[in-house]
Amino acid sequence: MSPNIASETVEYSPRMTVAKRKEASELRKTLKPLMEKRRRARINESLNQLKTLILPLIGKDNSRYSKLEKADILEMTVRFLKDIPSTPVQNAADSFREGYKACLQHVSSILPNTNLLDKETSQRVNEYIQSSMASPADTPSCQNCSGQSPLARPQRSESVVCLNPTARGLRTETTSNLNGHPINRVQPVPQPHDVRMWRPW
DNA sequence: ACGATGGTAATTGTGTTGCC
DNA sequence: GGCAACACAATTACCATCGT
Repeated sequence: MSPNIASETVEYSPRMTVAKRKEASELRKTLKPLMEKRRRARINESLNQLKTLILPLIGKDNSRYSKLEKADILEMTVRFLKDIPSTPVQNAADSFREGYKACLQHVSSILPNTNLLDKETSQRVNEYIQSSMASPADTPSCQNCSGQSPLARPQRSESVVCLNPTARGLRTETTSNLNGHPINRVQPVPQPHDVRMWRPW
C-alpha cells in the first residue's frame, strides 16, 4: 500500500551480527512511529477529501462545516450512500443512464441551496438539466459500458464547460508524498469550450 | 518453527472548547 | 481562571502474514 515506505525499511540479512541486528532493531523502533504518522496523515487526507466531496453532494455549504468531526464525515457518507436509490436495471448501459439521471436530479435539487455557482450559471445549469431529463436522447452514452478500459479513455474534464467563471486555467494543488516532499498535482479546471453541453464530471 | 514485517487496536498525552 | 469533556495525535502492544 505504501510503496515509498519500503525504501526505508530495515534490512535483515540471515548472517547479521548481533550488533547489526540490534542496530536494525533500534532503527525499526524509530521508523515505526514515523510510518504510523504517515499512515495517520493518509487517513486524514482522505477524510478531508471525503468531506469536500460529500458536503456538496448532501447540499451543505463547505465553508460552514470547516470544523467537522471525522465520525461525522463518515456518518454523512454512510447516510448518503444508503440514501442512493437502488433501481433495478437490465444492463450496464441502463445502469449508467439511471445513474446519470439520478445525478442530474440530485444536482438540480441541491444547486439552488448552495453558493457554489453564481445565480446566472446556476440557472443555466438547471435549464440544461431540465431539458436533458426531458429528452433522453441527450443522455450521453456510457464510455465504460463498451468494454473500453477506463485508463484508455481521454481526460473527461477537457471538454467540460467551466461552471465557475472566476476559476480559469489550471489549478495547482500542492501536497506531500510519503517522503515529505511536495507533489504538485495539476488539476485541470473546466474550460468554457462549449456552452451548449454540460456534463457532471 | 521462527523471526521480520506491516497493519491495526488499545492506550496515553495534549490541545481545544464550553460551562461554571 | 479552573475544570471537565471531548477530539485528535502519538505511542505502544498485539496479531497476521510471509520468507527462510
